[in-house]
Amino acid sequence: MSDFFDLSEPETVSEKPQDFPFMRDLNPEQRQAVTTTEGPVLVLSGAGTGKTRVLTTRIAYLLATGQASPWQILAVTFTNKASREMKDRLEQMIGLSARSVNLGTFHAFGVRVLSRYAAEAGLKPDFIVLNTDDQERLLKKIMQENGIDIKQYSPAALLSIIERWKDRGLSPTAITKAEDSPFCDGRAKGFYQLYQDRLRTLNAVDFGDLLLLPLELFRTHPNVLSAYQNKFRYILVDEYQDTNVAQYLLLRLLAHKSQNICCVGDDDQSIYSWRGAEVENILKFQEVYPAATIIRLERNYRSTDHILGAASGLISNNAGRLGKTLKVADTRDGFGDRVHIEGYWNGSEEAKGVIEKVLREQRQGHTLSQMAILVRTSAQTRPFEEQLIKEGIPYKIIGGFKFYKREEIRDAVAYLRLVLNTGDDLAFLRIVNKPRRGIGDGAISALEQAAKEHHLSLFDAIPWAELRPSVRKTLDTFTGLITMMRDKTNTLDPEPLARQLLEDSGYLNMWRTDKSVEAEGRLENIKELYNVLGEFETINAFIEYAALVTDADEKTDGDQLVVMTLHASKGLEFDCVFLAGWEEGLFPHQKTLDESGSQGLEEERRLAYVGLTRAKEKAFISYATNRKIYGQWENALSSRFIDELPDEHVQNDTQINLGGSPFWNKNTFSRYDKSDWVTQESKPFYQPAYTAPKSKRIGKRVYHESFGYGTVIKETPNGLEVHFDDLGLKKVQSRFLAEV
DNA sequence: GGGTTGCCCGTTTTT
DNA sequence: CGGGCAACCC
Repeated sequence: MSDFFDLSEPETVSEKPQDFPFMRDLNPEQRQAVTTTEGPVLVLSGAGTGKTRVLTTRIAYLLATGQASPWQILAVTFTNKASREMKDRLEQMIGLSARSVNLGTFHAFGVRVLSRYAAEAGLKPDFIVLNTDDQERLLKKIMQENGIDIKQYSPAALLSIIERWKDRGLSPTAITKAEDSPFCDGRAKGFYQLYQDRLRTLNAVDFGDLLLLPLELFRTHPNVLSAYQNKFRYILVDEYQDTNVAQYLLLRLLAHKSQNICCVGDDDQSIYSWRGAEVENILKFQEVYPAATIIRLERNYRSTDHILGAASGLISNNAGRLGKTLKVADTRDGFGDRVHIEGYWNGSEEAKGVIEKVLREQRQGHTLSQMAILVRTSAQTRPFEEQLIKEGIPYKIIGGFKFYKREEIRDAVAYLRLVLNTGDDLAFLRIVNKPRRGIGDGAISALEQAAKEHHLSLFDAIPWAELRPSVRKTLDTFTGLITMMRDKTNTLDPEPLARQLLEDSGYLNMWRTDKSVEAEGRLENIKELYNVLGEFETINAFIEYAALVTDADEKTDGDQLVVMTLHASKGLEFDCVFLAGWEEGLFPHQKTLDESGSQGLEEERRLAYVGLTRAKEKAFISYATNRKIYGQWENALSSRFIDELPDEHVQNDTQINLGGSPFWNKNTFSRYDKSDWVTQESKPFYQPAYTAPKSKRIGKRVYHESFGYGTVIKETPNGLEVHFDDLGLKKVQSRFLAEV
């Protein structure tokens, strides 16, 4: 593709970096960030200042100048999406050799290290990665075995304590008194140890282990560390403000020899402290790497003057920033709309109003995929989804109900996991009695006993266990099927294998005969899973993927409007952004304020900043004074963040009297002292008449891949009821239908 | 061992 | 309000 790889003499190019073809479009600061290849570099990169471009160009530059071969470069990101994007962009620039660059998420890197040095890390190479569900289940069991009342102390709480320890690179033995937690009368540390022991017995790791175990491996095996130090001559880190202590330590070890580490980040976009991220990492970079070059990228290429002004004004309310001033690259002063603000009576009015605006923008030429609705909590997506269904607008909810967290998907994955590895006790327990095979607690404890005695997994312990003849018989059939499928893994592709496995095990029939409303949707989801499986060559590859994907990684297809959380929106950009639910208590979220006080407030404010800076042309902020929470009407004041936006960059579009003074530029009646709040009766003081817009879908002809042609009869929040020509009435999710 | 009932709690954000 | 789950019954 490009010929600069063929240059065998590095110095021919490195002497004249300006000639490097991708450098032309960069501004001087970006150029400096690309060409300062030696020594530690911190790039403070504000929103929309082209950091991905800098990272990819820097990699291309390192390769083009012959300073490194692709495999000598390590580039880490936080999300699969970010790494995919970087990989794509890099491939566009330099062609296929992009694939040899070690580019991926921190966690994927951890998986690779642990697979390569499994024995040294105390694992077998086919270890499994646990999901949150498995983790909580394990902890619950440990707690109950130790006589803890899990109503009093929740496994989820213990899990988060353990995760925070792991985030800080602490193994159970490393926890000092100062680090200890009072949870469960101080027994948390002991449970952590038990939990780790269980994981090792199961040959399993959790997310935290993917960082913690490599860290320990590097510390205890200097030869391994040194191999990696020699291998990775250049390290690049995206979203450095989101790194936790474990990641910081890993990077420090890896970069120790070469010192060629380039971290890109923005302290104003640090929104993951609750997950263990330490903004400190970015703040103390220079302390840790005294030779560091610090480069600031402040020219924003994304947003209009008004949007940037509003965002900058907002974030200036935070103390302790590294202080960047974003400047618009587009110097047309005052170009574009001010940030729009509109208040509504309640959540569904808000959804209706926002979607009206979406449609207006669409008529003015913006495609749905160039717009996004951003919310603070995933529960807020509901009213929007209902409205979108009513209006017949194609949409995609990211982070709503999570595909890989659904029961049927987890079951199907557990079946595959067991076929792949009969030692996977968690998978075994999940599906051994699904569908019902008459395997109950009695049989399970017999298996557990035999497993303990013979040091086998539950599955492999079946022949040794004392079982009733009927149970023995069903289990023999079950093991027969799993073993047979295992033998087929080499000859059969994942998709047909899964089809046969789920069919022959009776799993599909379980849902087919289930008469609940969701059953059909579940079967649809399994079909969707087949589609995903079709893209993998081995089950192993799929399982690894399924363990590490998140909903933020989901792709949209076609022209869809996305609805997602503010957290999930980081790194993305849209022409028009709709920021909903800007109310005290919801945003900033009360829980954050209660738990983390002013620190928490600042993080919420950064989240607002992230949201605003996603917008290229227009931003619409909205709030609802009444909202139904847990089936109860609650009222709220507009968010203090609205007040913090500079007057000259906002415009209030509120059309109704929300009970404050009728004339207000912003929300002049908002108050923050909770003691001041007027407690109202738990219902809205005004509820507008409900007028459903006539659906655009009813009566439409549609096509479904398996059911054929049909006509839409009815719409429900869960999907559509369609009368199929051949099969009659069925409930299906709209995403499986095509309009004809 | 399987099914039903009734209670409790949740909604912060995710690799 | 609704899902998950423990306790209770067949």
